[in-house]
Amino acid sequence: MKPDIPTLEDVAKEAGVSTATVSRCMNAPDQVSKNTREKVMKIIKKLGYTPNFGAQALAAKRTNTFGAIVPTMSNAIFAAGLQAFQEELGKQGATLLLASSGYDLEVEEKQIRSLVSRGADGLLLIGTQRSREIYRLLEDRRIPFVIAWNYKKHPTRSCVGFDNVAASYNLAKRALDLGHTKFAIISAPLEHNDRAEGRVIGIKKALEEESIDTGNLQIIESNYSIENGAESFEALMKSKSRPTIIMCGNDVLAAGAVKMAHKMGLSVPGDISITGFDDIELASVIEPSLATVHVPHKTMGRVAAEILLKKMENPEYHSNLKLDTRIIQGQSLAMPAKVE
Amino acid sequence: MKPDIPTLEDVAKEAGVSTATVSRCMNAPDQVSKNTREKVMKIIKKLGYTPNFGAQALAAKRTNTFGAIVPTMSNAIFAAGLQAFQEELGKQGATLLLASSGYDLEVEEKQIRSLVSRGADGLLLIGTQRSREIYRLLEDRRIPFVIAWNYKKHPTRSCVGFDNVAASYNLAKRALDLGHTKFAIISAPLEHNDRAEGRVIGIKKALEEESIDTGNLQIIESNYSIENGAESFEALMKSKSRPTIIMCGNDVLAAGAVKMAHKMGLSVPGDISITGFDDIELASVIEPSLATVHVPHKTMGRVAAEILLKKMENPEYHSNLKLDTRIIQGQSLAMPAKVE
DNA sequence: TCCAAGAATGTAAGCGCTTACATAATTTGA
DNA sequence: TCAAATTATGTAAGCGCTTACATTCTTGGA
Repeated sequence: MKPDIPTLEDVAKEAGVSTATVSRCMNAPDQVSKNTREKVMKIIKKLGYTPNFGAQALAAKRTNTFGAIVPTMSNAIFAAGLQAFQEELGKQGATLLLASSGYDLEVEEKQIRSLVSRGADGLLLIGTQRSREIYRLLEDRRIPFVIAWNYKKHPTRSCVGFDNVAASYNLAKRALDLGHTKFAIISAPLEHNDRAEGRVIGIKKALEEESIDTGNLQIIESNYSIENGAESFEALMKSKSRPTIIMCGNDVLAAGAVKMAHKMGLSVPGDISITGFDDIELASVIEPSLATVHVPHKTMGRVAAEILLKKMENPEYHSNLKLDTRIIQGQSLAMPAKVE
Repeated sequence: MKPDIPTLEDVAKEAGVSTATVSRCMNAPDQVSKNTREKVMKIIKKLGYTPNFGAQALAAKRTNTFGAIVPTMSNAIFAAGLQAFQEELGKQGATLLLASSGYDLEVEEKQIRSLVSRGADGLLLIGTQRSREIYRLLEDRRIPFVIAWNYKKHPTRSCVGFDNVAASYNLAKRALDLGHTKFAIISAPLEHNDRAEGRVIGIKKALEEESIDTGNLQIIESNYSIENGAESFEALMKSKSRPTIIMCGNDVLAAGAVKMAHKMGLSVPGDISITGFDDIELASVIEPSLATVHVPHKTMGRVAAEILLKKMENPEYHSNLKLDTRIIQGQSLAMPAKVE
């Protein structure tokens, strides 16, 4: 005795019509007379019929499904944007398939292939760093995709993001204006992560403009967690040349840094200034409030969906959209203590 | 000029073999001679061939794909468990399809149907509350599913979770032992959420055992966000009969409460005790550290995957697993101030 | 050297659906 | 009232893959 899943044919037989009619009832109801439609619908409900997606995709060559691959789901960074992305797609009756790559390029590649072979009609990707072949795959198959969370002008590819370098540069500039000269950085792992990289570059650029040597600028790369942020902070503060400001690549690391500062009995910003990046909700519960960079997560998600839908209609369409960020002037960033 | 996606047949033709051989190269490599296998694999790479998932699912009647539907992705509650779930599945080469329902039962139902028709081999669901038809659908089709984040003994269905009522009861008991009598609750919306409901029930049970009237116990239902937690806290503290302790249904609401307490110039736990639930990372950055209930997220995710995989092999298999929670004795919970 | 057993490959029948096209039923206008 | 136009339904050819079964090619032992 097998599961015995009802098929189109079962419905057709039971309703005394052809499979074509049943199919039309579901996909083009107005091509069917009200009478038969109601009859068929009743049978569908009675039998608990659900179309077989594989067969449907195979026959119709489209799936009304979009895919998104984010580096991680373990934190709030992508969540808000993704939510907006999904909502926008939902309005069009489309479904979202979500996968996370754990910041691993190979995993991401596998998942892109998986989503593609699953028939995703379009893809949302984070950042620009991936192999040439993957781009070729996507472009050869005319699969619309949009890159988010980073901005990079490109003649054919679409993206919606912000300038990580500039945002970070501005925040560093602010710190310099306050009089800081001894910087340190706690960054997310830089490899294969153009966002993290950009943020570090922005800081360096600002420092170099002020002729501050970045040769021995301390940069700790640290995986995404409060605990790691705390450890990195401790390491930096125990080094011989203590910085007066530690700029973190994201709010989570900054939260860890602040936490450890308290634990070490250091005052923020009295003894040490700390900055974050992303402006996730977490930033708002930290004491003192975190100086960070606000990123338009929701807008990014929504616009990404819009671009994708436009590309569906017109494959030629593309758009490079740079969104604005703004500095959140939290209390964790202030003038350095006087050095006597 | 169409996308011109290579098919099995294209590969077969180019390699001078039959489609069956190519198919075997991918699914049962040891049935093919090394020679042909290598030849075929080269062509596959050259053509950039990717199997068509729909066709594959249609022909093979399995997808090696599992689905999970969580109420929300906007926070860390489900993230850690989901990550573990995915990792465990990944070991078996399976893929995870993720959807979020926004705590809406109808949306969840739609998504279950969507995942089912997409051919999910198994499903991870959160909580027990859903329509009878959905359970029937799943059971009629012999689709293995496992319910997580709540424990409920059941003769045929599988679950892995913890006892929300008992955990909450224990935490309330602790508060009672400290001398609290004036309680208030900030809960997640109770409708269609057996976890939230259980947590409230647990508190009530503890109170009733101490003959504290729960008839006019103040309960504010509040959507999941720090901001909402803060607002609810403010409302409670402005009411005529101030509680000495506010127990929150989750850590995020508790974080909002603590934040607002600071803003209102109230000392925690001096003026008011606050408790959370879930023990997400956020809880660790709050000052004072949050008294909360630790939930074994990762174990839950991992075990859920194990159960599902076992059910795949043996449809009769099922398991009701209750995991332990433990109280995190944070500083946000202490004796109430003396009433003079 | 020859033949049976085993390994490698090919053949072809679906899987459940959509849709172009053909046919049947109904409506319309004069 | 009847042919033409319109609407509703049926027929059947795939979509790209897997796999049972049939066929062909290798082996190795007698």
